[in-house]
Amino acid sequence: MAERAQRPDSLDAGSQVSKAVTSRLSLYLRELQHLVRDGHDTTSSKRLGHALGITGAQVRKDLANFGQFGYPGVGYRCQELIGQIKKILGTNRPWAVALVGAGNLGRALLGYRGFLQQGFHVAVAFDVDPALIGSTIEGIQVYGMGEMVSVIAQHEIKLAALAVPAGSAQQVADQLVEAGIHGLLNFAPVTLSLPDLVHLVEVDLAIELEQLSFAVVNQHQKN
Amino acid sequence: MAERAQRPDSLDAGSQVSKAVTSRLSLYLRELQHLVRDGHDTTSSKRLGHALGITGAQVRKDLANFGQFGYPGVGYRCQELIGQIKKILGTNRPWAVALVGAGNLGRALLGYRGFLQQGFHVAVAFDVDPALIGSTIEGIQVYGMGEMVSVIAQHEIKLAALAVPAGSAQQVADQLVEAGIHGLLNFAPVTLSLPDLVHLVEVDLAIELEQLSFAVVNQHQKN
DNA sequence: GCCTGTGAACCACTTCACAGCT
DNA sequence: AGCTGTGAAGTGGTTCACAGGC
Repeated sequence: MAERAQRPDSLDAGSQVSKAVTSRLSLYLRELQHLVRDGHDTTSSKRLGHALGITGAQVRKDLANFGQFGYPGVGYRCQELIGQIKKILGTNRPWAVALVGAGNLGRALLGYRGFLQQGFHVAVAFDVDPALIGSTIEGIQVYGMGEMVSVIAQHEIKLAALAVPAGSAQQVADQLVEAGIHGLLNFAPVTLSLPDLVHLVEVDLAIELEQLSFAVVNQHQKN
Repeated sequence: MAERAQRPDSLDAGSQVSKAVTSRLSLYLRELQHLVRDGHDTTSSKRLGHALGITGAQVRKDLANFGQFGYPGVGYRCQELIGQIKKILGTNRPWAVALVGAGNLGRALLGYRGFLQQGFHVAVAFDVDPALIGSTIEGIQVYGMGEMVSVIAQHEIKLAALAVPAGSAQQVADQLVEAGIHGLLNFAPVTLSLPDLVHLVEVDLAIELEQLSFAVVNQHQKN
């Protein structure tokens, strides 16, 4: 609120922004939320960048992809910029997420508060285990795989998190595509192949540890 | 075994290799392991790249950073290349990992098989909850935070996974540094500041979902 | 013929530096 | 004076294309 009237509603359409930019956008959002919690009203590109180890110019260039959010001589108003970034990322509205695989990792995701805070909530879960189907975990109903199409349609779910064993990941991913999912967060250590219209983000925890191991073995300086 | 005698032992030292290269190295490793499981003895840069959606030239350039592993006219011997990449990443020897925070996410990591498979195993866990301290979860002993220095020294642990709430992450990270940890895998949604000698990899699950949300809202083509 | 390894060309991202606004 | 927004310059990463080995 209290946005300047002459300020355009931004969002210069999807003029092909790189992945590097959007993941920094998420970092800016996180940092801005911390700043607000610490009582700051405004901040500068330099300050924001410094907290994340990047230059002020980088911050300004990134934001310039989507509009003009700053005030020369002042910086950025934290609350306003938070709102703008959320609008860009699409998290100004809540997202229902389907969790597939209620094993170890799946259950952790069900109970993870970090999602809720950023506008995501797990609405339903799916598993193959008959012992789980029909039960609720952390208040979330667990369905069998066969109910995927109807449940996802009924709840109008667009995003799914895939936490099943590597061996069945591709097959389950295909089912999810069939069920009309638009985006998939894959935790299984396999490279999935999906139709072009379905978006994919991969998280492989073993790979992250390997990156750490490499850095330690090669004693890289952090800068 | 059966490495060619005239082939140098590779590892052109840490001549400043980019992070993009090393994370693809992990992907090559994963794909090669799948190829072996499917009965392949050799593969080509083109095939390997195709499975991951990148060009053959990229694969060859990446590997060229570390030595000459291919055979003109033949390609790469899967088992041999697996061994070389593991040596580069440092996962040819097992790593003991300390888990800090035995909450939801922490417990999932304790039970996650994907780690073991790639040469990592959680050796010990730490938590603040008195109800957990002294117990074992998935066969892993849970210690109190105060025992960190001695336990980590005793087990000669170099890597830690941080799965504590955002509010205490920096403080716990400082303790881990104090305890002599070399690398930290951070799951808490905060940007940690660590001494230059300690390596850091950050995984923020909310951020990954935001990337997905952005892609879906802006209907980006995958290519 | 097939495939690697690699300089050269190309492209993308980051940093610089400054005009212009507050 | 302070800070944004942005063209220009610089840097780094990817792709091309081909010489050389199997």
